[in-house]
Amino acid sequence: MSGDLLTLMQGSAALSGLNDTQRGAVLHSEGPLLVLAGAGSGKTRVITHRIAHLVRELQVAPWQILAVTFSNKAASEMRHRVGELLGAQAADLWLGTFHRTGLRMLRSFGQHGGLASGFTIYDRDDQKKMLKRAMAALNISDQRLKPKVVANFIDRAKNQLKGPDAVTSRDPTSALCAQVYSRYEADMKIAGAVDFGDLLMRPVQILQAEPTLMQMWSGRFKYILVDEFQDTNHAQMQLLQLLSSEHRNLCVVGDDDQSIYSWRGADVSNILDFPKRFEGARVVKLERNYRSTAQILAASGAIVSQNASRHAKTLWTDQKDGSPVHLHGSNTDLDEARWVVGRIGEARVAEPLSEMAIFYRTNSQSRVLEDALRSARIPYVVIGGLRFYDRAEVKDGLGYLKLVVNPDDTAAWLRVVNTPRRGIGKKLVERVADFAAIKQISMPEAARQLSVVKESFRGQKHLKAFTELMAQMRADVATKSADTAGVMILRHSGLIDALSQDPSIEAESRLDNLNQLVSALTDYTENHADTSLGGYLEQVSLVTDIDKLDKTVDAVSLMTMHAAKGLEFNQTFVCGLERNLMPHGNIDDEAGIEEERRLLYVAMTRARKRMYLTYARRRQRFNEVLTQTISPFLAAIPRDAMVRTGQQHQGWGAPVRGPSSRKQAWARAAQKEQKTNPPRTSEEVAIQRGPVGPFLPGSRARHVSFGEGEVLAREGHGKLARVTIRFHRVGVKKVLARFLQAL
DNA sequence: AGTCCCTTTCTTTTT
DNA sequence: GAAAGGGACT
Ligand SMILES: Nc1ncnc2c1ncn2[C@@H]1O[C@H](COP(=O)(O)OP(=O)(O)OP(=O)(O)O)[C@@H](O)[C@H]1O
Repeated sequence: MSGDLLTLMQGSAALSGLNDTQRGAVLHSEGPLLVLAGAGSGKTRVITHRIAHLVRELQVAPWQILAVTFSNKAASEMRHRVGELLGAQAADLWLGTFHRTGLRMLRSFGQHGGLASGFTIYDRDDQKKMLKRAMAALNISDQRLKPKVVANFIDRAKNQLKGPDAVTSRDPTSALCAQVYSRYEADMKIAGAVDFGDLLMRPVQILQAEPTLMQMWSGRFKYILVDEFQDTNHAQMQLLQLLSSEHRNLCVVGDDDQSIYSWRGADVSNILDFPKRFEGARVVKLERNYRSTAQILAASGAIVSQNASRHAKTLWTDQKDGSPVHLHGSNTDLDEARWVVGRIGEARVAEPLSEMAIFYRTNSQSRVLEDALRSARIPYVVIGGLRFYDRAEVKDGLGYLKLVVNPDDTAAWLRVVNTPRRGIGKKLVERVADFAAIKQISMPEAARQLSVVKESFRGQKHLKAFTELMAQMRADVATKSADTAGVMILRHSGLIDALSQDPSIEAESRLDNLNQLVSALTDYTENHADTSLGGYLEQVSLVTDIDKLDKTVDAVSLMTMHAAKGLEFNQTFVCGLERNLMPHGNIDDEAGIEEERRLLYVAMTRARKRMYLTYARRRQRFNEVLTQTISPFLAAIPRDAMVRTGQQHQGWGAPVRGPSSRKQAWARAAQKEQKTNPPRTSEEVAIQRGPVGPFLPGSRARHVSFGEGEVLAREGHGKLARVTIRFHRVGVKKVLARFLQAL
């Protein structure tokens, strides 16, 4: 095929599969553009096609285009889609989350803001460690002021572009927070670390302070495109304004009805006031929904219409022949889970499991659902919740890697200095902390200096041994790639030895997780140009769990309603629709209630064909049983769009903000009785406990629900590896290693 | 001084 | 149902 013809075909591909309004947005040439439209109206498609159009037709270099998504998963999906339209050129786009974009900028010019060149990114956990230290140094009790509260305070400040000196402290608590904030920033600098908020605030601050940099970056991107714009915060908005100030080609896309992150600093007025802020902005509204049936649209639209402060919006579909939304009430959360799993069991005959998803308000709700799915032997993936990288032993392992890469990483030092036990307890750590504070140095550096001071003290030998261990590791792996370095470090850390000697069951699975960490390192080294340990750690600190979502694997997806944003499935189950859970019980103002409605709206608009809404009369939480009533939101759903089954208890139509009903652990015993699941087969137990096989092509394996087959291929490692198998009964399928047993 | 074990607390959502 | 914190034990 000639190059011209190929170009022509790909060029028209950028405009095909769009309606006239979408095409108008794609073709829009210069100046700011806002696409404001409801769920499933093809906003994301506009972005993808617009990028293709810019490169193909307007000959814009891919590296002059910045596209921002809300998750890494959304970014890789978009890169894939754009790749289909553009080919290899898609690789040169600046495409990622705001945080990744900010990081890329800081790696390029962070030293202008006084950042160490190899700075480390701290997660919430590291951040809390630093805050506790800072508070201890300031003599602020962590009972009086919870580190979590301070962390939120600092995060909000950074999202508002406010450094420690800029925060206003009206009440005593925020005054204390501000005090801790200052100290924390100093400690972070010494540790050579930044937090998530810094990835947004610092680039803006540096650009504003450095005219030469500003001049470079304000014209660096000819075109900027932003998805899910309704959930951007002030810092992100400011960054966009700086980066688009020369060319003014800023295209943002979003739906104010889907703004669900105000608690994280997102400001819906960014989208609502966009035309005011960017004079001459063109506004495009998409009104046709391509995703869902009329019933799903009617039900979800009815919910969000209840919001008094809502801006009305049209959304229509011609898919009028769908099934009604199915609302089902159960006695207990266990019954609810079993009912959902029952429906999935029926549906899987006609639908792949990967086209089904279960949504819930809080991560803790996943447990009963997981149990029920396991009993029914239905493969599933939980997105979010406890990430692999959040597991204690994995964090320990990573801690060693981090401390090798950044010798001043105080949070990592605190994590691993006495894991495994090496006689460096609280008192010794305090001593190091005091010394570090006096000398204005990091804790690892303080430990190094203390370990060789003349006047000896109790434990100095231990400190010296640890310091030397780390120095040795650093020297050993200096030039090694991430996988080799990782294996060496983990081996010398003593973590593996300690776990091997521990006879408990948990130790075994912890060891397994460390092995998976090694696999992840290998995976990384094989698939990235930058094979350094630092590169790996950077990647880890920014990945989210949503990356686990892989529709080619045959498994049901479980996730929170928040994580569901932007996704779509043929069938969805929205669970736990009860007062105090949806809307959540901690919410006490009308704005909060409206955000909960929007959250439910987001969850309900994910389904293409069928949607189930469920609730339970009793729900276990910690060790008490709550008596629940149906979510007051549901009364808004038109009767003709819905069928109801199961428990029809009172509460229907009750006011949205009512009292909570809770009973202490009255029927704990009875509940226990019910909680005992049907006995598992020995086979299933074997599969859950047994070693995860290597599943090499040609070997044989048995799957929980598909039976035996021959392995054709494998991607990834460990329990989360995706294995393609030709099953005797059901043919070729891609499944998770977690549900497989090697034969 | 360090470790072990028991109690308490957490759960709203996350880049 | 886990992880962190507090108190007793070595
Ligand atoms: N012009 C079109 N013709 C047919 N299908 C379309 C068209 N535009 C989009 N779609 C399909 O409609 C669905 C929703 O599109 P998309 O994800 O772009 O919507 P969205 O507005 O970003 O949704 P949300 O706000 O809910 O995330 C997708 O399955 C997409 O393939």
